[in-house]
Amino acid sequence: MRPQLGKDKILQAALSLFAQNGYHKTSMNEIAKGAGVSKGLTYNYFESKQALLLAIIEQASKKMFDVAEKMSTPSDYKSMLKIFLDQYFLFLKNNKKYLSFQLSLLFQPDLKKIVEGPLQQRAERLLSNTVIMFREAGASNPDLTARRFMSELDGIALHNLSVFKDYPLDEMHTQLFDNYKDLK
Amino acid sequence: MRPQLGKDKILQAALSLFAQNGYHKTSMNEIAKGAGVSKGLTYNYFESKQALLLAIIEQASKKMFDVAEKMSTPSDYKSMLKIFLDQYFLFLKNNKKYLSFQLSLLFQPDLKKIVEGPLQQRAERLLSNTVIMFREAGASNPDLTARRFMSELDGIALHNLSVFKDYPLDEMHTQLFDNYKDLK
DNA sequence: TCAATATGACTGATCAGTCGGTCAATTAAT
DNA sequence: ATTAATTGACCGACTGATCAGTCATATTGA
Repeated sequence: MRPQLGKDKILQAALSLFAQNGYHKTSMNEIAKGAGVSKGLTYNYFESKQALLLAIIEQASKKMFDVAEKMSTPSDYKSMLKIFLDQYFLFLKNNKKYLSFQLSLLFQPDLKKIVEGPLQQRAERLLSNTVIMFREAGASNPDLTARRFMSELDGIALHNLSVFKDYPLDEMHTQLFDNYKDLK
Repeated sequence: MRPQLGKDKILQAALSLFAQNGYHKTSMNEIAKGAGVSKGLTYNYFESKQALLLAIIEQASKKMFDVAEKMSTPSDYKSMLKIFLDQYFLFLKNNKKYLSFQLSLLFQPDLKKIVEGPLQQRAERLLSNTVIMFREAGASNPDLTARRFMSELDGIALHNLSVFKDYPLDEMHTQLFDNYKDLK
């Protein structure tokens, strides 16, 4: 059987265009053109535009799970914290467009329905990993500490991605580490 | 001159529909119908759909500035903090749909261009108010403290609005106050 | 009568999704 | 080994629906 050369190209092109111009502003024709294939082929692999979106999210979620696994390599608290923060801020810097796209999905009612399943799963998993980290560090209330930690991280991501100019990302990174390295 | 009964109804209907179904999924026909008015009248008051969106954002920004002013009533730090947090969490509870809508605008490239001006202004203002609060409280680095404080708040808002189920909003509220009432 | 408010049928563009089909490569039958 | 049958990757013109925006016209109040 001939290899499915097109399918992957379509996924890549769609992700790139969705992230750049938004879901609603990207037509299936553009995606096909971007992938160097016909529209028909696109519909041969994906039932609908929404199905294509879901496929993208599931693919990206898998990649992020892999990154999250790196964190859970058992070691002492301070190292885990450092690894986690380094990974998080690195990802933040390298994936601004994709992260914006993902956030846009969560706040558009029609798209939220499609993607909330996989995204929820990913978020809960990340949170529970963080709880474990703080529990091993001997936090008095690891659950709450994890919630606040993740809130602050995601808040930083939000500010960095949205309205604030010249966001001091590196400064926030070092500050966070200093703040959390010795648990109160 | 007859009063512009229609204009306000159009703004209200548009805000409500945008927040409920998203900008792209809301047609000008729906808005007109929702306002009990013809489509032609809508275009009599607003040049385009984008202009209507901008008008909504500017209107809403004014309302939020008023809320922000309440915070800056001069008093002791602990009272200011309490008032600010109470206002913030109250707003969070009462305006979930609108906040989601506003966030969706910031992350859709085509819409971001339209709304980022007013929203940026509002965000910077809120941040600088917070800096003042922490400076008066004698924080060693009020600028950074304010940044982290706002990050955590907006991160909580993000988590509450997006993927997490059964978010413990009230618990976070009291925790934050306890944490910040005596500055480290 | 002048000007503002208001109408809704209409237009042109765009877009998601369809469908009849081509062709190269594999498989099976002779 | 040659050919016939079958598969599925791939194409792009087309359709039906939707939608932003227009305009000729009507209504109403000052």
